[in-house]
Amino acid sequence: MPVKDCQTEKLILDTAMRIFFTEGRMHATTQEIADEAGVNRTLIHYYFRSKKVLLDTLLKNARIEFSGNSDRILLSNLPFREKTEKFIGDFLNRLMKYPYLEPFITMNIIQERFKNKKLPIPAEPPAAIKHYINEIDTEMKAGNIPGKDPAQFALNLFSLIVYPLLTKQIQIRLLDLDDKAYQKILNERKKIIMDTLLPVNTNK
Amino acid sequence: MPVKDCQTEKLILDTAMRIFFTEGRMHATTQEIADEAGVNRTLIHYYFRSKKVLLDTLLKNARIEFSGNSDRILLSNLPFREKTEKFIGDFLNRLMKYPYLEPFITMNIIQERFKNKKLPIPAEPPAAIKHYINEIDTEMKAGNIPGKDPAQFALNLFSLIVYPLLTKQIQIRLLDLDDKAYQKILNERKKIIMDTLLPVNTNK
DNA sequence: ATTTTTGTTGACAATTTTGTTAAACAAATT
DNA sequence: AATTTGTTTAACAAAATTGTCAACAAAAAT
Repeated sequence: MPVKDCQTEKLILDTAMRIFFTEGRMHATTQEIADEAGVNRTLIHYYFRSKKVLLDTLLKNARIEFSGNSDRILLSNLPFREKTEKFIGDFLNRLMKYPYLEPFITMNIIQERFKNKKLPIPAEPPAAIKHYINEIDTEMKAGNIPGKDPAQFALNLFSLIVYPLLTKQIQIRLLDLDDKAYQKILNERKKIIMDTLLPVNTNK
Repeated sequence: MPVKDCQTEKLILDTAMRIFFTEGRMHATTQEIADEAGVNRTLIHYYFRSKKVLLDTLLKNARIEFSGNSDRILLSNLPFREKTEKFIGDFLNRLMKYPYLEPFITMNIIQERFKNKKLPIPAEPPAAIKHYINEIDTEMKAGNIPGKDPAQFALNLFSLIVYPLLTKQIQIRLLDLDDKAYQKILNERKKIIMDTLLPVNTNK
């Protein structure tokens, strides 16, 4: 008999994370999760009461694992440029592992809203982001960054980081690349993003 | 015979488009589609044989409706800057209507690949994109655009256009905005994107 | 060693979603 | 009016997915 390791719960969680966040299989069933975790499907109900609870747990875990590091970076004392560069790198790393986390969150919000006719998010205000946006504002007013709306800068930043990983399937076809070539492009993203949003002095 | 009505068929299609591409309800059932179209669910099977056929039809329609206009823009003789600006505007317009088209496509590819273990895309090579990328290359070599890899520029462009619409739900919470404020931001995107990717001469 | 607790399993029930059939219906042609 | 053709509907069947239960095994506690 397989030695019971108390690892089962974690095994299920990890497998589900991989399926939903890494592979993006939104429609995966509990059976698929159980099979790929190598456990009986009933165990999913034993450890989590229902599929919904499992998904909620996934989300909670992901948020913690996610925001931990980047929050620390955003709240640090680094100068703006270095901070941004670190943030990009950290974000990209996470995205390499969980490219479909954000679509999953979006889907969930949409679905809950449709069923319950109410917002599912207690909407904890993300302090780290707020702090970083204030810094953007300062930089803008100091003339170090072009533009006037910090939110637009943040949107630009998120867009440039996330989108290429999110739409890998489409881009490979659109840009006529193969897997390897696309990976190479992704590896160059950090530099590209920095050059695009925070170019080194053009007005020498 | 009564002239083939097309009304019901189109009604179903339009409703499904709205549900999947506009509202992003990936898990919508045929019952939901039928209800919101105000028709009997059986009619979905009458006009389309199965749910899968319906979804395939949706995709085909969307691709035609989508690529038609933007292809014309990308293949036109406009100078690069104007062409890009038009493309952004056109793209943004479509996205306002169908923000979740691309995630839907991605989902489909992922799902098909998982089930069939083979690529579902015949992969028509998108000539218009290829043409535009050549132009980017020319501009880069002429020194009109910074950077060396046209694919990266294209990725930047797509990212800045699509992402903010794709993740509206998340951004509203992240940037601490309401629906109206976010709409305002979206309306300013075209100018922001142009300023970011093709800034007017800073070195006057 | 026996009881208790915890984890695991298979069989089954309930629910949800999709697909099918036959019959009813409407409009236009015969 | 009757026939044909295309459309619509309700009732039903099938499949897929989720959830429950009782029995059983392993580990821990007594």
